[in-house]
Amino acid sequence: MAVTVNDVADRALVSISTVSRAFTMPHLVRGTTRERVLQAARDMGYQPNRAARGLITGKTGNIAVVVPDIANPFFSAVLKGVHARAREADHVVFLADTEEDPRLEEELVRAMVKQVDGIILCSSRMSEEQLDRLELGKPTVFLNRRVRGAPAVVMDSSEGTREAVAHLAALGHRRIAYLSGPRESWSSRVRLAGLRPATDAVGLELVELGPFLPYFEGGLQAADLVLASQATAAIAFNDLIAFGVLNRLAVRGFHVPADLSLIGFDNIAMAAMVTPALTTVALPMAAAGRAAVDLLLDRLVYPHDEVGDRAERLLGTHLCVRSSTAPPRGGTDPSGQPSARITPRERN
Amino acid sequence: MAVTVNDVADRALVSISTVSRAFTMPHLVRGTTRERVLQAARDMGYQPNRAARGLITGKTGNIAVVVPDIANPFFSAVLKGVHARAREADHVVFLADTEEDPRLEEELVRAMVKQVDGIILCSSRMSEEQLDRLELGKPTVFLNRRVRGAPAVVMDSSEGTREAVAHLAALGHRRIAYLSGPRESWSSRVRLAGLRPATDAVGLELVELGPFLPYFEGGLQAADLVLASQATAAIAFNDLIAFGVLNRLAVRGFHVPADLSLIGFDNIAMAAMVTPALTTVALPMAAAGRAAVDLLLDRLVYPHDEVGDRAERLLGTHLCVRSSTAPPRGGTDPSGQPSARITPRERN
DNA sequence: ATGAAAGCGCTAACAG
DNA sequence: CTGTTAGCGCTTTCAT
Repeated sequence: MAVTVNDVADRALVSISTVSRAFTMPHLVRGTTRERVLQAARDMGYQPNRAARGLITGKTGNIAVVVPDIANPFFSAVLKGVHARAREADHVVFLADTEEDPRLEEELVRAMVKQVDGIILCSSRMSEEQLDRLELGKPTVFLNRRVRGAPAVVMDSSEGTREAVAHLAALGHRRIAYLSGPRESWSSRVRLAGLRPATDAVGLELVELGPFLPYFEGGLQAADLVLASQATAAIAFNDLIAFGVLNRLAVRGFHVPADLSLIGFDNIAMAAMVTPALTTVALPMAAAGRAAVDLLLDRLVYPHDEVGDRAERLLGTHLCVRSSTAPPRGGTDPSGQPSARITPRERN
Repeated sequence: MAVTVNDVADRALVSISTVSRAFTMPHLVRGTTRERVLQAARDMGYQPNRAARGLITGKTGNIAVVVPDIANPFFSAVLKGVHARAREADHVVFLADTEEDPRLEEELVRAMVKQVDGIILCSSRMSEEQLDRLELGKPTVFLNRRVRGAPAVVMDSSEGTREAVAHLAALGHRRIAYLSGPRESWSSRVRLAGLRPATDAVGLELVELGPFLPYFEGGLQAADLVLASQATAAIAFNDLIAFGVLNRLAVRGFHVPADLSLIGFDNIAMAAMVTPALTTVALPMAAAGRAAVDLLLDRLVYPHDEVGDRAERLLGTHLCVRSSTAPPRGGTDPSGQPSARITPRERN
């Protein structure tokens, strides 16, 4: 079968512990011996069996990531970050797709937990009771969710939101719409909550429309309401909704940004793939993935709860301006002082 | 630490081998005993350690999937299929993102190979020499690539292509364009190769444009060339290019499908998310993922090469018509007999 | 039907 | 510095 420590030991004419040491504590082995061992290992294509190693050390070098849906670009972007950071730390990753099903999520976690050093739960759909019941006994980091005192990575969209509002205000908009996502959506509520203070601060009028389905179809529906609302700019819950608005507006003969300035939250990281023209608040998905691994690695180094179980990484967001925004019809304000010097003037 | 067979054995007042048997060969254990063991296991939340089990059985219950880029929706769709099928077979999946780098690919495979029963290499970037050198010693399935006699899953776009051509012919088009992808792209060449016979068969004129970058930008570039080519319909290498065409056409004041019928290959599975209106040849990514796992499982059951190392799964494709196609300006043919009864008539 | 013991590949004391 | 030994959690002969 595969080549083991024994094989290498035989070939290098040393004991198996020397082989082991040559790999895990090279400084404890004489240079010439080490070289001989490593050479033998190379010759035979030996790779240590991490599973066996983990059996005794308790560290497997594996971590598990659990997502509700891999096909969702939001999560695959997170995954990308997780994988990249894990690799830097010489860890391999187990992947689980729960298909949005809490029961499946629990089952999959159970199947992996013994083989990993830690677990990253992304947007976990499990109830608190379920989580208690799991009693993982392994370091766990949540992403996009806060659970009691567990370490978590969450995205703070307030900064990006503020920037979006400032941007629209600077362009001279006076009345903007928020196209909200599902009522149950935590992030949609958070975004709206962040929006209010931002608009108040710059004296912008905010109308809330929706809730809409967070998909293309939701945007189709939203488009007509926006037009009727008299808002000259809109911030959509996500970029899918924004795409729908874009599309429906075109069908009705309206143009972005001439008739409406449009901003979306880049939930799915593909705005740039499909049209480089949509202004978005970029969500740091890959960074979040990396941060989650960092948090996990901390727990691995300081096993128990020395780290203080309140660790939380709050990731900022930023506006990424492209050509879907412009001054409203009828008034611009090049000076950046929106409230004062606007001189509405009818076009046509 | 975690609860082991020993713990369960103690609680159930049996030996550890009985506990083991109760799980792996239940029929060899008396009903009452088995019940007692399983109950104890449940009470203590015992889950067998698959790594330890694998150490002795040689079967880990894990499989590895290697992709060039998780963030690419094509691969995340494949992954979805792989994961789903693996789960049905009670296997867990290791994920590796090679970032399109053959050296990293090799390194990652090396890190995982000892912990898995088999490996699925998606669009592997490794050279044949590299693959030889690896000498995995574990069942390996290729996806989207043919390597010597190794089992592989490949997508056959010819059927979808033929359907696309037939569709356009039925609408009355006489001259269509193929917007090709990168010259090195195997799939672009294959698609073109499939296109020729299809157009010849129905007497359609085919102009090849490109190569274009397989992204939105490529489509921007392609759009103007299509218009100049006098083609009334275009088939794009992928949907990203199609999006670019769509966009550029709109900017220039042309409309789809009035001025140009457009079909893309659904490489990235998100056409429907962004605009339900793009007609595509749907690629069966999830099905390919499942098929790859099937192939792998075959090798696991019939360990050596009993299966005959020529196993290959060819997955068909189909046209998925939406509203981006229509008869060309100047002539329609409602009867579906394209060649004969077209009566060109100028519009305006 | 069940238990005792060996051993999978590896590392971690403990000697030398 | 290096070898010997024990044992991680589990399955699997081989007894009983």
